Amino acid sequence: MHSFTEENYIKAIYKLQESNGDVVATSALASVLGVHPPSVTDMLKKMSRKKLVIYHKSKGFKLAEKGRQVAIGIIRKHRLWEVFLVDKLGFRWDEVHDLAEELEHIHSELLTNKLDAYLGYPKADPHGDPIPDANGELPKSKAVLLSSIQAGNLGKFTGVTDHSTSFLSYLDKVGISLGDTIHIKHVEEYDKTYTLQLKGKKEAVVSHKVANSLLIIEE
Amino acid sequence: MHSFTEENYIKAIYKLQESNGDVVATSALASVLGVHPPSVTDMLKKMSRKKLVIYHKSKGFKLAEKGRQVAIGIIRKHRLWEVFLVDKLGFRWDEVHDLAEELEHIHSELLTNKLDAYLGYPKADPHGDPIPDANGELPKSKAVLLSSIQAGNLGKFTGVTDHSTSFLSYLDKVGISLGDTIHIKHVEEYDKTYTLQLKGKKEAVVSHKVANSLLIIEE
DNA sequence: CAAATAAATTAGGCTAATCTAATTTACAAA
DNA sequence: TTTGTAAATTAGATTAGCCTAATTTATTTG
Repeated sequence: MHSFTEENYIKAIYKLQESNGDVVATSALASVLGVHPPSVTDMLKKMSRKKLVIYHKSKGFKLAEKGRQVAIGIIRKHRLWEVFLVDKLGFRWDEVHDLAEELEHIHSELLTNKLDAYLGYPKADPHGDPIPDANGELPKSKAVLLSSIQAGNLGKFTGVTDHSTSFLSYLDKVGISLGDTIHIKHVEEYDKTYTLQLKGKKEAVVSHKVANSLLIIEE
Repeated sequence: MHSFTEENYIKAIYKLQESNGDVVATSALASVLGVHPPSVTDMLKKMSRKKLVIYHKSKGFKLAEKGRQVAIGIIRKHRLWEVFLVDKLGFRWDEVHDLAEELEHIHSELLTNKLDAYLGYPKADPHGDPIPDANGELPKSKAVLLSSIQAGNLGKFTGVTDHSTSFLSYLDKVGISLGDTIHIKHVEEYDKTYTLQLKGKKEAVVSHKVANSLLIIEE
């Protein structure tokens, strides 16, 4: 089994590859993990020996297939536990991230699969992120950033790219909820402020920063 | 927060105090933790500095009040997770111990209390062991060992002192389940074999070793 | 293309938790 | 009360994961 620390490295590399391209830099990984670069170099050498990453000295690295599978497994557990915490225990969607970071390291495939079944094989976590199935298949979403859509169009709000408590509770406050149909009434030329019409609800005016963190499936 | 390792030491000391009297020996603790005695001595010095144990060099040790509270908290989490695994996820009572050993180290009082509520504030885990409440109160049971009861008497089977998979699945096989009313029909003089009548069910003949691992509340 | 700068690595050390081997302490028995 | 033995502790080393300071490698720019 992999250590807690190793698993966190794997997950962080996976996420950096997803967002910042295929090859990851030592300093980038050090920064997201909150450690100093020499620690990353040390750890990468060990993980490279275990065939978890492909590492070229001084030239960046990426996950090997084995590492990718571990990453998917951790993400699956993380998101299933988030669903459990919100749907069953009544946590809010902005409270569950740190808890799921602990729970994702519980090592039991049987537990994971029973939890999945108990939750009704959910397809997405409370933030709309897709949950890999037991075979590691991760459904590809057609969602795009709200900031990429023209005024006049509409779509369904299906996910966020910012998972911070502050952002999520801001959305609660202005009344934007997962699943809402959003109609883009106007985009202000000057500062890219979005005026949105929420299906059956009031209007909301949000900044470009916000529009850039909302994922929408166009209708 | 305490480390995983520290928590395991605390829990083990608590259990040894419960079963083997108030003061624990280095070698006894080493043995249950699967480490060598010098490791225990080292760790005890650290835990003593943190006021978790009361330690007298070469003369044994016991939990300090602070350590006792930590132990109760871990036991509470362990037993609540066992209830969750059996009642909600459908695990058998002989499968849950090792998983609960991992889950008991999740550090969140809020999670623990929400889980407790979700499970309906259970008083005992799937093996009949009492669950401390949120204030650390642990209900004192009136259960006694079946082996201490005279032939002719009867009682309700409420717990086990052996939590091994082999023992628990043996009980399943012979059809002895938690909550059963057991009537002691006969105790064989020669080898202390017990002949039991299970309420509404068939008879069972069990060895003294088994009778010594069953907890009963006399009726 | 050489120099300056930024990023990565090496070198050497620290702490937590473990180990083996050697020594000391506690206690029981003669 | 001395002695023998079992238990406990000290001494010294190891591994995982981290650190700072020094050095090397890669990249950008004049």
